[in-house]
Amino acid sequence: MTTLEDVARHAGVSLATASRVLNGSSRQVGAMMRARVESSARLLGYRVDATAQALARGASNVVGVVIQDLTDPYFAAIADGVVRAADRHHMVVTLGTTYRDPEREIAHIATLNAQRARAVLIAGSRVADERMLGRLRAELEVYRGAGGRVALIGQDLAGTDTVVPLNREAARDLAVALAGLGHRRFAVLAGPPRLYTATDRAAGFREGLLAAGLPEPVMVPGGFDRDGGRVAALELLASGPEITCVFAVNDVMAVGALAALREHGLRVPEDISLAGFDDIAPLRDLVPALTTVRLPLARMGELALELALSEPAAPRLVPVAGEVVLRDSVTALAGPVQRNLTS
Amino acid sequence: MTTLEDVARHAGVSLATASRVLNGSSRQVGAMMRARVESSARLLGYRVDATAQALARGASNVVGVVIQDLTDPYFAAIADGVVRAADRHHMVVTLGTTYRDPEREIAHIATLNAQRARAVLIAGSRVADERMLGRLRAELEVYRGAGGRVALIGQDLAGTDTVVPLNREAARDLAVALAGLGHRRFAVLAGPPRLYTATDRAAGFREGLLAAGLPEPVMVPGGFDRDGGRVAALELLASGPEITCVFAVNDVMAVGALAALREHGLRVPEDISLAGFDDIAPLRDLVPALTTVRLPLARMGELALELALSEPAAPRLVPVAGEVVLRDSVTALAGPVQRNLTS
DNA sequence: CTGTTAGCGCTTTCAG
DNA sequence: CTGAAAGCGCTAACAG
Repeated sequence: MTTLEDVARHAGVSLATASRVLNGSSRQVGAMMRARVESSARLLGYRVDATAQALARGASNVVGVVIQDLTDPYFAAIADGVVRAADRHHMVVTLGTTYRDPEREIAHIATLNAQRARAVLIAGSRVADERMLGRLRAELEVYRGAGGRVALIGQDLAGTDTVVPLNREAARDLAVALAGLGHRRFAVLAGPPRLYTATDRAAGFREGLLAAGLPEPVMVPGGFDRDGGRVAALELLASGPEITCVFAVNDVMAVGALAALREHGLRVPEDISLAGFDDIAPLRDLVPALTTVRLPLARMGELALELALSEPAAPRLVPVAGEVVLRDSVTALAGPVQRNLTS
Repeated sequence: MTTLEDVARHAGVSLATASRVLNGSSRQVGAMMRARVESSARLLGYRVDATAQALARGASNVVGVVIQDLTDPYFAAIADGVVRAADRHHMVVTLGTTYRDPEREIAHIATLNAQRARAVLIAGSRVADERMLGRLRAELEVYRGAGGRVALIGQDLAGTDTVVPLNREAARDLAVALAGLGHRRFAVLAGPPRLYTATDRAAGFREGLLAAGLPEPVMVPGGFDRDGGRVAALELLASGPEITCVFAVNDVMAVGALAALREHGLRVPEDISLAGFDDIAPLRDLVPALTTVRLPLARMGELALELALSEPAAPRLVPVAGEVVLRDSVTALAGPVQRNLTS
């Protein structure tokens, strides 16, 4: 391995000069020396040692992102946004995956602290568990004490910069839009009762219905993934209420629900309408195309990095709106309910 | 920031002892001292500095993975496999994304070299461009010279450990299977002519057909993504050959083709059969379910890490078989061709 | 079993 | 504009 010292010696200059020309210092260096150093470096195949640099500078150019699951397109899109933003800032991204285990989340923060990561970005909604939350906060505090910056994507954790998707508001918009199409009896595949993302969406949807003067929807809790959606839909079908439209609190659950409906010989949207949330990209070619709420996932990742990298200030909350996207999986119902039409 | 020295002083022991108890040395330390050090560390909120550790040890616990696109489920699945394997080895993953730009691929390797990454894993098929290949090889050589380990996922690059998906063989199997269902006239949406993954699959498929005694398929080159598949399919439809089955060299292209076929009022599989390659997870709920070739993507990522971390040996090639998965997007054709049935 | 002491490769005052 | 030298936090001989 060629070191800076090798380069300096080869170029006949001091270590300091070599450092100044090779690794972005603001100090000026004479053209001649500069040229000599550069050619020596090239010749010897010199590569900085970022670990030594980090040690000397007391700060790395690493940003850590911790997400729940890389194979979930929702998180992949967020991570992609982070990666793009990090590239622009010439920063290196290290990726941690929790698989929804809070224990692992904490462990990753500790690791990133050890790595002296300049910032850590945490995506994925928190679960209502005070004990874990306390430990998470503590670990974050240690990291902050060491000069680390933190930004969250999802639920607010008090005292932390956060990119907040407006789940509740967007779900309400969706409900109003669906009501406007003439639907009156809804079911909500509501996901886990302690997962904020899920409960916010379900609650917002309910609010929207009530605001439109419609009755309470049938709420079916369940898992937050494809299979959770399928199982919840099967449960719903078994209980047999008269429903014209099903809202699943995320797209992958909606896909599971779609499968369940089909198993029961129901056509979407002819026999029943279906909506999701997130507008996951690989699902855009689903037939029927899924009515959903679009969240600017990649943008949210970028925002989080910008937040973390900007001057520390009073904890900021950056709200991100979702956009209702009506597609073929929902059909308009005839009838006088048209008066509920919004927009 | 609390340092090891702080801990040592607080515990009243030497730096070396503190190091030995806190950071996995094989050396033994007395129970008393150990306890003292541990409690001091906890009390002071000590966190190792991995950058200092890396510098002192001359080796980090970072593994770099460079993929083409995180939002492509193919790469996300591979990266997920790497992450899981890295977790098991207590290694940290840093992720780089090339967006199919060879220039960025090289830059990432340089960065990972600077990071003193213990290993770098590169996924994504190479393009036939000798100039770029030369530069890539050179950068890899510098990295190896510094003690770095490299493993590839995809095309062999000579002299490097590689996990090799058997694209050609699997595509051949697929062709034979489809021939066995009675199809005789095929089109291949072949992807980019210089992308090895694409050409291998197209060539293998053709071989399979010829082996089954069938005529040459219609070959339509194009992009490797969803839209490439759509455009190629439209082209195919415009040229109007009599075809009963279309093979797209990857699943996302198949999805694009499906859209194109539908635009032309063709039903799949009633009017025309369709097959893809990769068995991308988020597409499993497509209707009709896509006939495809399953590749153990996550496993391939794990394998690559194991390869890179194991004792350096003569460059190893680990072949990975693909498995033909017949689903609803392909229908059997009546007729005497049943004699071609394999399996 | 424990402590001393060189570094690891680079940055950064501080002098010149 | 250039150089000398003191660390950054930790590890790993080498002694005891």
